[in-house]
Amino acid sequence: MTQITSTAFSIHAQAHDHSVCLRRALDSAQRLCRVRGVKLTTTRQKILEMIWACHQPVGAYHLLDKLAQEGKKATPPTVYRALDFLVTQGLIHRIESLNAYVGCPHPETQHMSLFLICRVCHTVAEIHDHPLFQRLLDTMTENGFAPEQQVLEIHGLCPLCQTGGRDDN
Amino acid sequence: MTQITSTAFSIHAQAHDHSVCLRRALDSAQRLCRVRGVKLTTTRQKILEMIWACHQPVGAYHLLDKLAQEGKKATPPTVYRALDFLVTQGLIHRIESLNAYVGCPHPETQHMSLFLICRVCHTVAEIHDHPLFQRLLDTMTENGFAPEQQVLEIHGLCPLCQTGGRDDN
DNA sequence: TTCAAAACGATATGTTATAACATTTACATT
DNA sequence: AATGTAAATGTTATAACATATCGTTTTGAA
Repeated sequence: MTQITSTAFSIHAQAHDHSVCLRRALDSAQRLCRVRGVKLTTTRQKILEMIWACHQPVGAYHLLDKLAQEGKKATPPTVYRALDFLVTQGLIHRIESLNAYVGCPHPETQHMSLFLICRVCHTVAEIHDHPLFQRLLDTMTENGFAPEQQVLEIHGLCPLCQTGGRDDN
Repeated sequence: MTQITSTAFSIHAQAHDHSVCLRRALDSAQRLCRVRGVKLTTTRQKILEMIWACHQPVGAYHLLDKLAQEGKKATPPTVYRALDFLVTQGLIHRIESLNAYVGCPHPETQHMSLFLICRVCHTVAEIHDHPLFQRLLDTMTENGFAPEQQVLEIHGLCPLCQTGGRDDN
């Protein structure tokens, strides 16, 4: 019923080669942009890479710093424009309650998402629970509300961090 | 099943004397603070009043400006401290996706809330749909996640603004 | 009355985001 | 190759949101 994605806790619990995630995300992005006739420029791809490499929600200014470290000078608008592009194309999600961004593990199709965000290790699980979403939509309909954007973010402790299995960063 | 609060659209649709809401909110706040042994100081009450008077999500700097207009000079920490107090006491809610605050219509008890936020008129409806919330909690349990804070905010069009019954501010 | 905690004030700074406008690039057309 | 033009990027400045720090005042209990 509840479909969780490749960023879900169960996967994180296992050792996994994150470079595989990164490569797959880049491949998807390149393919999708080609198909859609939009350009995955150097800056955009670089920022997408950095977001996937972090494997945690990343803020715009953190990305700016990392670009600077690599000798690529950039200014806030550059980063924000790239982020806007990536969000629009569904390649990343913005976490409103953190002012930060995470990679989307399945950018092929638009979708509603529920994010479970660990306060300790900052892992984000992206959940797709369609019955839950349907119930949400029903509630909105009952209230005559026409939804356009959903912000569904739960902060708490992931399974590992509950058991003391992982320290704060 | 779905309980909506006094800020809900159905109420807004009717003409209603908002000064009544304000007075009731202030009475509640004074009573609750007395009972709890915490102090609703002048600044805190003033800010609570301004939030209720706006009847929309209000940002911290908007409150600062309004204080200045009334000749009451204040600095950001003053406002943020008051906001923290009011949030802690459950007298207001913070809307994460707007960096703004709204009055809570039933501050007596803690509760999970779903906010429906109109893009056009900025009205916020606070929804308490317990079956929906239970479903959410179940989903988190299934994923072994221990929730601590919920951010459930839907942006869209309220009934009035869908029908062209109201212009953008 | 005195003490300690809570609240407040003031300055500075940190953090996130966008406005406004100039320039460059990619690429199709002539 | 020259030109048009739309998309992307660069540049500067600033808006908007939030907190750290530290000193002072208020308040209420011992």
